[in-house]
Amino acid sequence: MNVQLEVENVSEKKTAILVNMLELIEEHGLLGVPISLLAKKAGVAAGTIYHYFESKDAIILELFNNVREAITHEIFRMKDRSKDNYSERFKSLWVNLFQYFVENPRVLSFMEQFFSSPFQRMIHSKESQFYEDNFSSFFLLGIKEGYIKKYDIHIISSIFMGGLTIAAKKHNNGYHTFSKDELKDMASIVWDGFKI
Amino acid sequence: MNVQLEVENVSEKKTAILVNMLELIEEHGLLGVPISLLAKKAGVAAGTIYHYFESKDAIILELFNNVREAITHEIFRMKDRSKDNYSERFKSLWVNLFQYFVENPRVLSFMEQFFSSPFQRMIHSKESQFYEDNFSSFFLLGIKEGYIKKYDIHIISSIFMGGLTIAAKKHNNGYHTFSKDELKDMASIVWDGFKI
DNA sequence: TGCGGCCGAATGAACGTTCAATTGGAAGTG
DNA sequence: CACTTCCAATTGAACGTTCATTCGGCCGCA
Repeated sequence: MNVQLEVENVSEKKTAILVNMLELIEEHGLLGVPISLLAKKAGVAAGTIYHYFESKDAIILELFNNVREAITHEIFRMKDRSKDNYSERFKSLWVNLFQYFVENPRVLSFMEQFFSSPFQRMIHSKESQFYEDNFSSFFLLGIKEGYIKKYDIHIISSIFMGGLTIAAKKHNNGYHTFSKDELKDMASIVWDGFKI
Repeated sequence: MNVQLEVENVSEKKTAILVNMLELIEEHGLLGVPISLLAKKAGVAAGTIYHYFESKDAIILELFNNVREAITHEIFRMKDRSKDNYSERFKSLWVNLFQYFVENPRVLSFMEQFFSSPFQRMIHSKESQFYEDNFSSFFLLGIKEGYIKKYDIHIISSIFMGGLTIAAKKHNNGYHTFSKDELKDMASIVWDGFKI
């Protein structure tokens, strides 16, 4: 249930700072977490935070990089199930990513806030499109092998991710609980829009 | 190009506060706008802001309500073009709303930040789904008259709005400039996913 | 003269960040 | 092994700044 942010050779305190920052951002907003509160929740002194990070902004930026890697890792894990045909892989990728965001609501909340905030301008445009970087090869394969229509990768990824994130947010906020069947339906709708 | 936030019988100063808040939020983030800066940019004294609003939060909440109404108004305007058939109306609704967000980037930025932030919890769930409130009757009509498949309104609106907002954000941030043809393509993809 | 709109200096709390002091363990020395 | 040296890790009080909010008073119109 918890996001795996730990990296080898990284101190426990640093990890605690990042993990608790992720939690507090969901509760207080990306720009609404005081260092004093983070220090208390992470069980460290304020000074310790500045031993590991240059500034508050640096915490958020590093958190972004870690979360991005965690999602990348998750997606690679999913891709292993390559026995199915393309259509099934497309749809199960959609459903699995939805479920990942439901199991890790703080990750979704953080990413959504990050990409809507001024921080979004602080990363290279290539990095900011990490969603695509991880999916593009899969979509490009689908185009090359004639399974999906030939659209710009931005078009495909926008539609793929858009419905996914909005639905997952609704689910996490309790506005609508999506059933397994509804998820399959949504994945099929997206698929039907692209398939040849 | 500017959002129409003005309401009858509302003082010019109050309008100036709201309009400049909208601009500053795009630049500094939803929680990153100091009252002192807002006062300077709006050309009023800090005390004046507290003459019109109970607190900083109240400004953001009222801004949300105003922007919501502005979008509602815009959508009603679009709906007038009811001479076309359902398929064309569906697609032009999508394209027009995209263009509205491109012409009013601050509105999109504000709404995205608002719905990702803790403020989202401060409004009734019914209100927070204002997107649907405005679209639902159109989608329900499509279902009733047999143009689109019978899905829950949350499913339809998530997919409809999701690709729209992500693409518009990319467009506004300069990551990808969507051409008129590409917009038509995207609207068709969404339509193809729903049509019977 | 009264009053609502408006001002901006004042207030005190909260903030991000710094730093001198302390700890504890690893490495070096005999 | 005992003892010393050293330095990274850690602390939390202190600092200067910035923040949201208040309030006493001024202005212009009725």
